[in-house]
Amino acid sequence: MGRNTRQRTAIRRAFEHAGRPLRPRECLELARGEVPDLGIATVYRNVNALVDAGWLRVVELPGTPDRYETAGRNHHHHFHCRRCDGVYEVETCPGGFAAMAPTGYRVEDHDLILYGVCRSCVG
Amino acid sequence: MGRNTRQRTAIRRAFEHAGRPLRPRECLELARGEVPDLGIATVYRNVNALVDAGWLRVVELPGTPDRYETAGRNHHHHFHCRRCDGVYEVETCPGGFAAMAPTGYRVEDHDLILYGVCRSCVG
DNA sequence: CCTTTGATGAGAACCGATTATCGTTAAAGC
DNA sequence: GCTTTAACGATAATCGGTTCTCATCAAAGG
Repeated sequence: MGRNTRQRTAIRRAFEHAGRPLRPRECLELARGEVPDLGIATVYRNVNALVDAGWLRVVELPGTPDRYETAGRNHHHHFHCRRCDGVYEVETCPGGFAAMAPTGYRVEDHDLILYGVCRSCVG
Repeated sequence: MGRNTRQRTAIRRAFEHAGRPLRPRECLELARGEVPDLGIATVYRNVNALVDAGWLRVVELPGTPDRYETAGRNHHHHFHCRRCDGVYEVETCPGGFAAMAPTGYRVEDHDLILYGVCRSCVG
């Protein structure tokens, strides 16, 4: 998928190092540690390219713009911190949601989001 | 909360009759059955007023603009149809989500969204 | 029925997020 | 190194959703 620029490397590293879903703006700030004059347009361009390439996955949460996380991991959910607005991975999933829908509905998938205060904000 | 206009009545009836969360545009189309030249600005004005008055509740779902549903009902979740984009209420909730978060995280609330095909789309 | 004034409708303005433009920069192959 | 051209950075443009503006309309009380 094209050239290996310093920028793309820094963007990839930002996601790998963060270990949680990032918004383009968050990714920009993290990646600027490596490439100080990185532009937001480049982040959008690369994030889209990395999604197309299957390296990133879109994380949609209620009431906020899209976040992105590295792809290829197991089924999981997310915790959304009300204090810092950060999103973290939650590895467990109770499952068994298909039975919840009214009869006649075909359940194909589900999303589960926990809200509260993350460890660093609880302090 | 102000005057009882034909418009506000039609908007309220749209939510009551629909029995599911509506987007402003959906509400507009339904309420136009009663007030044909209803304007979208009036829908937004009244929806906001009804939310402030506690008569409507905001329903935020991933990847789509806000929907609204009549307030004061029990804890429940939603089913999002991939075919018609409609959202329906799901009355059951397994509960016990607080234990899912990593240690140190304080869970205060949760959202659960089922995705698939609704009864009318399954046909 | 008349008056007052809050509500409405149409469309302009706004908003934050994302995408497109375009001159410049720097990977990558020779 | 030199050349080619994909990628970059800055910023303008766009986008869908929502709010604002203002002249007009119609609730509600007298």
